[in-house]
Amino acid sequence: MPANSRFAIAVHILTLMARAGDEPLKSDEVACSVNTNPVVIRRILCALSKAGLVISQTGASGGSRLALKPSRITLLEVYRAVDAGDVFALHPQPPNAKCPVGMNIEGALDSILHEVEQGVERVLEKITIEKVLKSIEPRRGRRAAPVARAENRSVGKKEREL
Amino acid sequence: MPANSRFAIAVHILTLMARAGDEPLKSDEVACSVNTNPVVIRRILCALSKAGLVISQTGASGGSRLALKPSRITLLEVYRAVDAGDVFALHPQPPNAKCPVGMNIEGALDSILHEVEQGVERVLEKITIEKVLKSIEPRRGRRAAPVARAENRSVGKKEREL
DNA sequence: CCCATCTGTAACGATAATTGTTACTAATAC
DNA sequence: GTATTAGTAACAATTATCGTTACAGATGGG
Repeated sequence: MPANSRFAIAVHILTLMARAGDEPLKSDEVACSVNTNPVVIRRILCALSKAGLVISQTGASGGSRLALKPSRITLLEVYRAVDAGDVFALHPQPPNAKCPVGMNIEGALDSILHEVEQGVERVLEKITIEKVLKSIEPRRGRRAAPVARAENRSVGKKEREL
Repeated sequence: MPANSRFAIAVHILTLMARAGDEPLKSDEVACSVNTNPVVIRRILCALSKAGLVISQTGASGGSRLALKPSRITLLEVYRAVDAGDVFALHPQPPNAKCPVGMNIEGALDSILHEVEQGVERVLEKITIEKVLKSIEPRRGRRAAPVARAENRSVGKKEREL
């Protein structure tokens, strides 16, 4: 199963826009940084737009920009905007209702899933887009932020200069 | 992508075994409660066995039973034993290394993923199989445990009585 | 007013993981 | 020895994701 990377790409997009400030970015430009097709970007932008995190404009010299200040966008809002999927799935087929365990296990698992998701949300609500941007642009004269641990996976694809 | 339900089924299996005590359960019996094929059960049992959570025995009157007391098995161990998958995926293709954001975003996302997984683990390490079993077998005279919220999804399949 | 530009979105193929299934080997108890 | 059971390989069906092409609709500049 190719796992869902929409959350990762959404954070990438919003970080680019935080860096661009008021200037709207085109989906082509964003796609070049993310290294994917512009339609993939527009699909995610659409979700972010519905969640009120970005503002898009069609037409010539259009594009998208943040609807809020980077310090007011938490990763929890991003996580909810794109459908990132559950941490784990329940039974594909409902268990045997004639078994004392099968009868009740789904409820128990559902409750566990709920608690786990809350654990995820407690972490995500503390991280803002501003924080992500700062972590990848460490101020000169200081150590790099602990978040930035970039790998160097090259895949031999043409990459435009930005 | 069909999301991974191995964790859910593993918890189901271990709860059944906690209830069975010392008596070993056959993969056929477990499969009947989980409502799936015995091979699916054996695959997960194999992972649980490698993690030291269950003990299996081949041959006539064989089967599997818990290797530890239910109170000593946390869902975190179960989560690690079966490969439950990441909470979110990183970029399918590496981002553009020529972009200041693309250059560093993977490290930032990796760091975020790490923090999120820790949030998940903090929740799971507090829940034991014993607790799950108790939550689906509320003692008489008390209220049902808050975890049990069973639905009644019937799918018109034959279900053996256990 | 017209037209190039850009978003929004539908449609489709390739890819990849999961689950269910059959089939077989190896181990074990009676 | 023989029936029983776990372990495991192999394959099909299902399904979500991602990339891609195509096109309609909106918008701003000339």
